Amino acid sequence: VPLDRLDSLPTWLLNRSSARGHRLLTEALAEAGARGYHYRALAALEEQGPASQATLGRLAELDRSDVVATLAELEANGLVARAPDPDDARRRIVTLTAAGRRRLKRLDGVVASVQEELLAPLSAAERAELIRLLGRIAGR
Amino acid sequence: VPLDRLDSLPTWLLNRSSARGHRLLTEALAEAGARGYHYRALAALEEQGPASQATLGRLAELDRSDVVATLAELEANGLVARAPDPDDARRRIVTLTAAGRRRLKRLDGVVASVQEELLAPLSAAERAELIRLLGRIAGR
DNA sequence: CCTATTTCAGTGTTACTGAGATCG
DNA sequence: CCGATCTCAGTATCACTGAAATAG
Repeated sequence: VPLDRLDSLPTWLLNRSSARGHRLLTEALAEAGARGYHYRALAALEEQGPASQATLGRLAELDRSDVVATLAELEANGLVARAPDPDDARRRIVTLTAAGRRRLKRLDGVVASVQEELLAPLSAAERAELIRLLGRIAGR
Repeated sequence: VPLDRLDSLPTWLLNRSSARGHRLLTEALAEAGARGYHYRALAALEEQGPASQATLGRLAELDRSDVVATLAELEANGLVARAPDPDDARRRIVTLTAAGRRRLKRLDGVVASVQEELLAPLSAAERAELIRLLGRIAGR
Protein backbone atom coordinates (compact mmCIF):
# COMPACT_ATOMS: atom_id res chain seq x y z
CA VAL A 1 0.00 0.00 0.00
CA PRO A 2 1.46 3.30 -1.00
CA LEU A 3 0.29 5.18 2.10
CA ASP A 4 2.42 4.83 5.24
CA ARG A 5 -0.54 5.63 7.42
CA LEU A 6 -2.48 2.65 6.16
CA ASP A 7 -0.05 -0.17 5.68
CA SER A 8 0.02 -1.33 9.26
CA LEU A 9 -3.41 -0.10 10.24
CA PRO A 10 -5.50 -3.00 11.55
CA THR A 11 -8.80 -1.83 10.05
CA TRP A 12 -7.11 -1.44 6.68
CA LEU A 13 -5.36 -4.81 6.76
CA LEU A 14 -8.59 -6.45 7.82
CA ASN A 15 -10.42 -4.86 4.91
CA ARG A 16 -7.81 -6.03 2.42
CA SER A 17 -7.61 -9.54 3.79
CA SER A 18 -11.35 -9.86 4.04
CA ALA A 19 -11.85 -8.54 0.51
CA ARG A 20 -9.30 -10.95 -0.84
CA GLY A 21 -10.86 -13.89 0.99
CA HIS A 22 -14.30 -12.84 -0.14
CA ARG A 23 -13.20 -12.61 -3.74
CA LEU A 24 -11.51 -16.02 -3.68
CA LEU A 25 -14.56 -17.56 -2.06
CA THR A 26 -17.07 -15.98 -4.43
CA GLU A 27 -15.07 -17.07 -7.45
CA ALA A 28 -14.56 -20.61 -6.21
CA LEU A 29 -18.21 -21.03 -5.30
CA ALA A 30 -19.30 -19.55 -8.63
CA GLU A 31 -17.15 -22.10 -10.40
CA ALA A 32 -19.03 -24.78 -8.47
CA GLY A 33 -22.35 -23.16 -9.41
CA ALA A 34 -23.18 -21.71 -6.00
CA ARG A 35 -23.07 -18.52 -4.00
CA GLY A 36 -22.30 -17.84 -0.35
CA TYR A 37 -25.95 -17.78 0.57
CA HIS A 38 -26.45 -21.24 -0.86
CA TYR A 39 -23.57 -22.66 1.12
CA ARG A 40 -24.70 -21.06 4.37
CA ALA A 41 -28.27 -22.24 3.89
CA LEU A 42 -27.21 -25.82 3.11
CA ALA A 43 -24.81 -25.85 6.06
CA ALA A 44 -27.48 -24.55 8.43
CA LEU A 45 -29.84 -27.25 7.25
CA GLU A 46 -27.33 -30.00 7.77
CA GLU A 47 -26.25 -28.81 11.19
CA GLN A 48 -29.67 -28.02 12.59
CA GLY A 49 -31.96 -30.32 10.65
CA PRO A 50 -35.21 -29.33 8.95
CA ALA A 51 -36.37 -25.84 9.85
CA SER A 52 -38.78 -23.11 8.84
CA GLN A 53 -37.55 -20.52 6.39
CA ALA A 54 -37.44 -17.86 9.09
CA THR A 55 -35.39 -20.02 11.44
CA LEU A 56 -33.07 -20.98 8.65
CA GLY A 57 -32.58 -17.36 7.69
CA ARG A 58 -31.59 -16.51 11.25
CA LEU A 59 -29.19 -19.45 11.54
CA ALA A 60 -27.49 -18.73 8.25
CA GLU A 61 -27.69 -14.97 8.81
CA LEU A 62 -29.56 -14.33 5.62
CA ASP A 63 -31.80 -11.31 5.29
CA ARG A 64 -35.46 -12.26 5.49
CA SER A 65 -36.00 -11.00 1.94
CA ASP A 66 -33.16 -13.03 0.53
CA VAL A 67 -34.24 -16.31 2.10
CA VAL A 68 -37.07 -16.72 -0.40
CA ALA A 69 -34.94 -16.43 -3.52
CA THR A 70 -32.08 -18.47 -2.08
CA LEU A 71 -34.29 -21.40 -1.11
CA ALA A 72 -36.24 -21.21 -4.35
CA GLU A 73 -32.98 -21.59 -6.26
CA LEU A 74 -31.86 -24.50 -4.09
CA GLU A 75 -35.24 -26.16 -4.53
CA ALA A 76 -35.13 -25.67 -8.29
CA ASN A 77 -31.86 -27.60 -8.29
CA GLY A 78 -33.30 -30.36 -6.14
CA LEU A 79 -30.99 -29.61 -3.21
CA VAL A 80 -33.71 -28.83 -0.68
CA ALA A 81 -37.42 -29.56 -0.44
CA ARG A 82 -40.06 -27.24 0.99
CA ALA A 83 -43.30 -28.45 2.50
CA PRO A 84 -46.01 -26.72 4.51
CA ASP A 85 -45.75 -27.26 8.27
CA PRO A 86 -48.81 -29.30 9.32
CA ASP A 87 -48.69 -27.67 12.78
CA ASP A 88 -48.43 -24.05 11.65
CA ALA A 89 -49.77 -23.07 8.29
CA ARG A 90 -47.63 -19.93 8.20
CA ARG A 91 -44.45 -21.94 8.03
CA ARG A 92 -42.74 -23.83 5.25
CA ILE A 93 -40.43 -26.53 6.49
CA VAL A 94 -37.23 -26.89 4.52
CA THR A 95 -35.32 -30.16 4.38
CA LEU A 96 -32.03 -31.15 2.84
CA THR A 97 -32.27 -33.73 0.04
CA ALA A 98 -29.67 -36.42 -0.62
CA ALA A 99 -28.45 -34.37 -3.58
CA GLY A 100 -28.25 -31.34 -1.26
CA ARG A 101 -26.12 -33.27 1.16
CA ARG A 102 -23.75 -34.34 -1.61
CA ARG A 103 -23.59 -30.77 -2.91
CA LEU A 104 -22.80 -29.47 0.56
CA LYS A 105 -19.95 -31.97 0.88
CA ARG A 106 -18.53 -30.77 -2.40
CA LEU A 107 -18.87 -27.11 -1.38
CA ASP A 108 -17.16 -27.88 1.94
CA GLY A 109 -14.18 -28.96 -0.14
CA VAL A 110 -14.30 -25.80 -2.22
CA VAL A 111 -14.44 -23.64 0.90
CA ALA A 112 -11.58 -25.54 2.51
CA SER A 113 -9.34 -25.07 -0.49
CA VAL A 114 -10.04 -21.35 -0.48
CA GLN A 115 -8.88 -21.18 3.15
CA GLU A 116 -5.75 -23.03 2.13
CA GLU A 117 -5.09 -20.61 -0.70
CA LEU A 118 -5.74 -17.53 1.42
CA LEU A 119 -3.53 -18.70 4.28
CA ALA A 120 -0.82 -20.22 2.10
CA PRO A 121 1.87 -17.78 3.37
CA LEU A 122 1.34 -18.88 6.99
CA SER A 123 2.55 -21.92 8.91
CA ALA A 124 0.07 -24.16 10.69
CA ALA A 125 0.88 -22.52 14.03
CA GLU A 126 0.43 -19.07 12.53
CA ARG A 127 -2.91 -20.05 11.05
CA ALA A 128 -4.15 -21.25 14.41
CA GLU A 129 -2.94 -18.06 16.06
CA LEU A 130 -4.64 -15.89 13.44
CA ILE A 131 -7.91 -17.73 13.94
CA ARG A 132 -7.61 -17.31 17.70
CA LEU A 133 -6.90 -13.58 17.49
CA LEU A 134 -9.65 -12.93 14.96
CA GLY A 135 -12.11 -14.83 17.12
CA ARG A 136 -11.38 -12.40 19.95
CA ILE A 137 -12.09 -9.27 17.91
CA ALA A 138 -14.78 -10.51 15.54
CA GLY A 139 -17.66 -9.73 17.88
CA ARG A 140 -21.07 -11.40 18.24
CA VAL B 1 -21.95 -17.72 15.35
CA PRO B 2 -24.58 -20.42 15.40
CA LEU B 3 -23.00 -22.51 12.62
CA ASP B 4 -20.11 -24.80 13.58
CA ARG B 5 -18.80 -24.73 10.05
CA LEU B 6 -18.28 -20.99 10.14
CA ASP B 7 -17.07 -20.10 13.58
CA SER B 8 -13.43 -20.90 13.02
CA LEU B 9 -13.38 -20.36 9.28
CA PRO B 10 -10.76 -17.73 8.41
CA THR B 11 -12.76 -16.09 5.60
CA TRP B 12 -15.75 -15.82 7.91
CA LEU B 13 -13.78 -14.42 10.87
CA LEU B 14 -12.10 -11.95 8.54
CA ASN B 15 -15.47 -10.80 7.24
CA ARG B 16 -16.83 -10.29 10.75
CA SER B 17 -13.74 -8.51 12.02
CA SER B 18 -13.48 -6.37 8.96
CA ALA B 19 -17.15 -5.45 9.06
CA ARG B 20 -16.87 -4.52 12.73
CA GLY B 21 -13.80 -2.38 12.11
CA HIS B 22 -15.42 -0.75 9.14
CA ARG B 23 -18.53 0.08 11.10
CA LEU B 24 -16.55 1.56 14.01
CA LEU B 25 -14.45 3.58 11.61
CA THR B 26 -17.35 4.87 9.56
CA GLU B 27 -19.23 5.91 12.68
CA ALA B 28 -16.25 7.60 14.29
CA LEU B 29 -15.37 9.48 11.11
CA ALA B 30 -18.99 10.50 10.59
CA GLU B 31 -19.01 11.93 14.10
CA ALA B 32 -16.01 14.00 13.07
CA GLY B 33 -17.78 15.06 9.88
CA ALA B 34 -15.74 12.97 7.46
CA ARG B 35 -15.78 9.71 5.52
CA GLY B 36 -13.05 7.22 4.74
CA TYR B 37 -12.44 8.73 1.34
CA HIS B 38 -11.78 12.14 2.90
CA TYR B 39 -9.27 10.70 5.31
CA ARG B 40 -7.45 8.73 2.64
CA ALA B 41 -7.30 11.72 0.30
CA LEU B 42 -5.99 14.05 3.01
CA ALA B 43 -3.43 11.46 4.12
CA ALA B 44 -2.22 10.92 0.56
CA LEU B 45 -1.81 14.66 0.12
CA GLU B 46 0.18 15.03 3.29
CA GLU B 47 2.42 12.08 2.59
CA GLN B 48 3.08 12.75 -1.05
CA GLY B 49 2.64 16.48 -1.39
CA PRO B 50 0.58 18.30 -4.00
CA ALA B 51 -0.60 16.02 -6.79
CA SER B 52 -2.98 15.83 -9.71
CA GLN B 53 -6.41 14.41 -9.05
CA ALA B 54 -5.60 11.25 -10.97
CA THR B 55 -2.39 10.62 -9.03
CA LEU B 56 -4.15 11.31 -5.78
CA GLY B 57 -6.90 8.89 -6.67
CA ARG B 58 -4.37 6.16 -7.33
CA LEU B 59 -2.46 6.83 -4.11
CA ALA B 60 -5.55 6.86 -1.95
CA GLU B 61 -7.13 4.02 -3.94
CA LEU B 62 -10.22 5.98 -4.79
CA ASP B 63 -12.21 5.12 -7.86
CA ARG B 64 -11.62 7.63 -10.64
CA SER B 65 -15.29 8.65 -10.55
CA ASP B 66 -15.29 9.26 -6.81
CA VAL B 67 -12.22 11.47 -6.79
CA VAL B 68 -14.16 14.41 -8.18
CA ALA B 69 -16.88 14.44 -5.56
CA THR B 70 -14.47 13.72 -2.69
CA LEU B 71 -12.14 16.58 -3.56
CA ALA B 72 -15.03 18.93 -4.28
CA GLU B 73 -16.31 18.29 -0.76
CA LEU B 74 -12.88 18.80 0.78
CA GLU B 75 -12.45 22.02 -1.19
CA ALA B 76 -15.87 23.28 -0.14
CA ASN B 77 -14.72 22.89 3.47
CA GLY B 78 -11.45 24.69 2.80
CA LEU B 79 -9.33 21.60 3.50
CA VAL B 80 -7.74 21.38 0.07
CA ALA B 81 -7.25 23.81 -2.81
CA ARG B 82 -7.39 22.93 -6.50
CA ALA B 83 -5.58 24.89 -9.15
CA PRO B 84 -4.92 24.22 -12.83
CA ASP B 85 -1.45 22.82 -13.55
CA PRO B 86 0.43 25.50 -15.55
CA ASP B 87 2.46 22.76 -17.28
CA ASP B 88 -0.41 20.51 -18.29
CA ALA B 89 -3.83 21.94 -18.81
CA ARG B 90 -5.50 18.56 -18.37
CA ARG B 91 -4.45 18.40 -14.74
CA ARG B 92 -5.73 20.06 -11.63
CA ILE B 93 -3.15 20.23 -8.85
CA VAL B 94 -4.53 19.63 -5.39
CA THR B 95 -2.80 20.98 -2.29
CA LEU B 96 -3.47 20.58 1.40
CA THR B 97 -4.43 23.80 3.22
CA ALA B 98 -3.45 24.61 6.80
CA ALA B 99 -6.99 23.79 7.83
CA GLY B 100 -6.69 20.52 5.95
CA ARG B 101 -3.55 19.64 7.85
CA ARG B 102 -5.24 20.35 11.16
CA ARG B 103 -8.24 18.28 10.14
CA LEU B 104 -6.01 15.39 9.15
CA LYS B 105 -4.30 15.49 12.54
CA ARG B 106 -7.65 15.31 14.23
CA LEU B 107 -8.80 12.44 12.01
CA ASP B 108 -5.55 10.58 12.74
CA GLY B 109 -6.63 10.66 16.37
CA VAL B 110 -10.08 9.39 15.53
CA VAL B 111 -8.65 6.54 13.46
CA ALA B 112 -6.19 5.62 16.20
CA SER B 113 -8.89 5.40 18.82
CA VAL B 114 -10.92 3.13 16.58
CA GLN B 115 -7.95 0.74 16.33
CA GLU B 116 -7.70 0.82 20.09
CA GLU B 117 -11.38 0.01 20.48
CA LEU B 118 -11.29 -2.78 17.90
CA LEU B 119 -8.19 -4.42 19.36
CA ALA B 120 -9.11 -3.85 22.99
CA PRO B 121 -9.30 -7.61 23.77
CA LEU B 122 -5.68 -8.13 22.63
CA SER B 123 -2.39 -7.49 24.37
CA ALA B 124 0.26 -5.34 22.72
CA ALA B 125 2.17 -8.42 21.61
CA GLU B 126 -0.97 -9.97 20.17
CA ARG B 127 -1.79 -6.80 18.29
CA ALA B 128 1.64 -6.77 16.71
CA GLU B 129 1.32 -10.43 15.79
CA LEU B 130 -2.12 -9.89 14.24
CA ILE B 131 -0.79 -7.01 12.16
CA ARG B 132 2.13 -9.14 11.01
CA LEU B 133 -0.06 -12.08 10.04
CA LEU B 134 -2.62 -9.92 8.24
CA GLY B 135 0.15 -8.19 6.35
CA ARG B 136 1.21 -11.56 4.96
CA ILE B 137 -2.22 -12.49 3.63
CA ALA B 138 -3.60 -9.08 2.70
CA GLY B 139 -2.19 -9.10 -0.81
CA ARG B 140 -1.07 -6.24 -3.04
C1' DC C 1 -55.22 -7.18 18.70
C1' DC C 2 -50.66 -8.40 18.42
C1' DT C 3 -47.00 -11.17 16.77
C1' DA C 4 -44.71 -14.39 13.42
C1' DT C 5 -44.00 -16.08 8.74
C1' DT C 6 -43.56 -15.68 3.94
C1' DT C 7 -43.29 -12.91 0.04
C1' DC C 8 -42.54 -9.01 -3.18
C1' DA C 9 -41.34 -4.50 -4.58
C1' DG C 10 -38.66 -0.77 -3.87
C1' DT C 11 -34.66 1.91 -1.60
C1' DG C 12 -29.98 3.09 -0.40
C1' DT C 13 -25.32 2.28 -0.54
C1' DT C 14 -20.96 1.89 -2.68
C1' DA C 15 -18.26 0.75 -6.03
C1' DC C 16 -17.75 0.62 -10.65
C1' DT C 17 -18.42 1.30 -16.19
C1' DG C 18 -19.11 4.12 -20.27
C1' DA C 19 -18.64 7.98 -22.52
C1' DG C 20 -17.61 12.82 -23.60
C1' DA C 21 -14.58 16.83 -23.43
C1' DT C 22 -10.04 18.55 -23.10
C1' DC C 23 -5.37 18.40 -23.86
C1' DG C 24 -0.17 16.47 -24.57
C1' DC D 1 -4.18 9.20 -33.68
C1' DC D 2 -3.18 7.59 -29.13
C1' DG D 3 -3.20 8.18 -24.31
C1' DA D 4 -4.06 10.69 -19.97
C1' DT D 5 -7.05 13.62 -17.28
C1' DC D 6 -11.27 15.25 -15.48
C1' DT D 7 -16.11 14.88 -15.25
C1' DC D 8 -20.84 13.17 -15.26
C1' DA D 9 -24.43 9.85 -15.80
C1' DG D 10 -25.85 5.51 -15.40
C1' DT D 11 -25.40 0.62 -13.74
C1' DA D 12 -24.55 -3.42 -10.74
C1' DT D 13 -24.49 -5.25 -6.55
C1' DC D 14 -26.11 -6.44 -2.06
C1' DA D 15 -28.26 -5.78 2.03
C1' DC D 16 -31.95 -3.89 3.77
C1' DT D 17 -36.97 -1.56 4.47
C1' DG D 18 -41.98 -1.37 3.89
C1' DA D 19 -45.86 -3.45 3.29
C1' DA D 20 -49.19 -7.01 2.24
C1' DA D 21 -51.20 -11.61 2.92
C1' DT D 22 -51.81 -15.35 5.95
C1' DA D 23 -52.16 -17.46 10.19
C1' DG D 24 -51.24 -18.48 15.43
